[in-house]
Amino acid sequence: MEQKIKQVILNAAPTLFLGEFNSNSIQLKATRKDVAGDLTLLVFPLAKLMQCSPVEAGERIGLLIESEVPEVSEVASVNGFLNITFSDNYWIKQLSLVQEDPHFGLVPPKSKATIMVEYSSPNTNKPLHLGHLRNNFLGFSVAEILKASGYHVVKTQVINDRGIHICKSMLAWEKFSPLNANGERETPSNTGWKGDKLVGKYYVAFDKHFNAEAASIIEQWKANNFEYFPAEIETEYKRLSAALEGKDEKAQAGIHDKIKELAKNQTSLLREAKEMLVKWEAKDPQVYLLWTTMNSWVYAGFESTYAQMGVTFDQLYYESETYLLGKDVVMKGLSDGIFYKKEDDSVWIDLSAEGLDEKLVLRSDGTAVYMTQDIGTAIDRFHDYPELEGMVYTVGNEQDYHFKVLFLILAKLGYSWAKNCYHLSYGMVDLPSGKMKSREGTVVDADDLMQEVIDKAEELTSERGHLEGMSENDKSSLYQQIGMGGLKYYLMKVDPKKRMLFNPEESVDLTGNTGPFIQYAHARICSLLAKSQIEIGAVAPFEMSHEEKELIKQLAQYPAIIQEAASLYSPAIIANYLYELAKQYGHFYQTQAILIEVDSAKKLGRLTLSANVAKVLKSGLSLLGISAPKKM
RNA sequence: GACUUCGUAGUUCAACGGAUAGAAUAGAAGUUUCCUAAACUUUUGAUCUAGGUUCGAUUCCUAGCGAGGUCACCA
Repeated sequence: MEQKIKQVILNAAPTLFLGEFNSNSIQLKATRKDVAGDLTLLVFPLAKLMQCSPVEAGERIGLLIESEVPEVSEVASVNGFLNITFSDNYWIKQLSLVQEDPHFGLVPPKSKATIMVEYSSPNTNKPLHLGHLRNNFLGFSVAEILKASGYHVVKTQVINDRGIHICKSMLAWEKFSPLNANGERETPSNTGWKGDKLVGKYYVAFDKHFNAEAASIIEQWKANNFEYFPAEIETEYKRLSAALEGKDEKAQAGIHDKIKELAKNQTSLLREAKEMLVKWEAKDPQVYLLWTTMNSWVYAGFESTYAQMGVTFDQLYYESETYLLGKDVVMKGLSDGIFYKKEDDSVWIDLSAEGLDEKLVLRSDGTAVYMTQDIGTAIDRFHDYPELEGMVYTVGNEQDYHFKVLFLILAKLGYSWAKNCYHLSYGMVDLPSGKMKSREGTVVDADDLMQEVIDKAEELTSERGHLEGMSENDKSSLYQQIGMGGLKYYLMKVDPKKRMLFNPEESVDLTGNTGPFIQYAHARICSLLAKSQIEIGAVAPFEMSHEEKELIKQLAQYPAIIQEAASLYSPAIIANYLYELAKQYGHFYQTQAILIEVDSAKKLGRLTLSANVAKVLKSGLSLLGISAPKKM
């Protein structure tokens, strides 16, 4: 319809406008709720070209539209805005479009065009936390939205399963795990611990012992005992201590950090961890066995967390398999002159022309860095999936710079798909007490949090829910749907790019702008339809109230909302739309009689409308990974 | 310090450069002989500061103030 109106204006452009006319100056948008009308034309840009007042220009264009577009029933020119109203018939037609399409709003894939969405990508040493929840929910939802907007999607994650940090937890487990009666070290099966939590515990244990060792080394140095250390360490320590003199507190703290760093490098623990990494890279059988065993514990733990989150992956990439990738590409880029070598044989790229710095892509010893790997992995993926057009990386905004550089390098290497790579950069999740810091123990564990919201949902639902006739299984599944629905909605209603505050109390709220509010609207309609005992077929015309027309308008926007959410990679757009729709339905429900309406045409019309609102609510919630129970 | 993101009711979030800046929550008041009151209705309350561009600025530009992030041969 917007197209049609645009066309009418375009056709009349030569007689209407003087001077240069640009079709971009025809701006149409939905009319404000508090003003009569359905669609609004912004007249200001056109009035100039017509050399008359905005009101007069609006009137002239209004007359034109009214006579050319039969669906238009009324036009009104109000200070620079031309408000266009469509006929009731037009809206009935819109409703039947919604009704006739069981997958209304979803676009089937037009081609084989595929997009890969990467999310989660955890560190196998650390159990998942609140930040991962935002990451997973966003990534999963964006994948669903892209699917709905007409793409094939491959969901993936990179599992960060190698490196010095992994060796730390392995070493700590070997060194510090107590032995049980059978002489075994702790395992998930003999302790009952979740695998990722057990490994995480030893990672923390490593840090504790490591810091203690470093502290004792510093004590020795302070006591002037350098017996066990090389001479250059002694010199360096003395140089740093001397530098403390006369500095302010901040500078002193910096120097103390440096001293600590120096001491850490002298610890036996770090040395052993480094030795382990070397053995791992040499595929030492013992280290490899330990590595695969502990990793399998972590994966089992993660799997149950993902199941609770309701997210899935189509393809996994393990860093242990991809970390060697990218080197060849860099070598080739070096000979093509894209990269350059410094005297120490390290390889760099100079991005100063693009306003960035120089960036290392290969160490002086020829080993790969993070960037090298990412280059390799990206290229590898395009080999794995020939239909791949683009990629979405769901990674926190602290890595903005990294991805800027990565995409730039890929473009310089001549990969045309580099421009279709998008960093879905999301803001950090803060707590009312401030930032989450693992060191201070303020991390909110994902498993604990999910359990908490589900427990809360149970508590509240058993108070006010409609649970009669439900089995215990159904009930617990309902609590889960409501709890997780609330949590997901809470984390996704905010613009992904923005940093957000996580308030534990609000996250389990069921009233207001929340997931359960939307689920409630849906459940209410399901119950209404079940009671009506009426099969809903083709849409017949009925006399519409203002509320009903508003609802149809809202429904008709759904396809455009999906496209907008897909192009902005923003589940928040879906979330806000659904809330708006549910709220409007609530108003409609409260003001209009439905089952008790005596006029049967109106009754059927309202039921049809309700059914389609439920359909869209359910569809939209599923794009957010939230389920829509029929009863609650 | 350099680069970068952000600053909207008490609080948490909205608003392609468009009309009187919307919601939620908290506060005040009301609605249940009728379809799920997890609802609905009414009400109080905000664009960090100073300039600029524009018919029109929360939105764009400049400066300042304030908060975060990044600046490793870590990942």
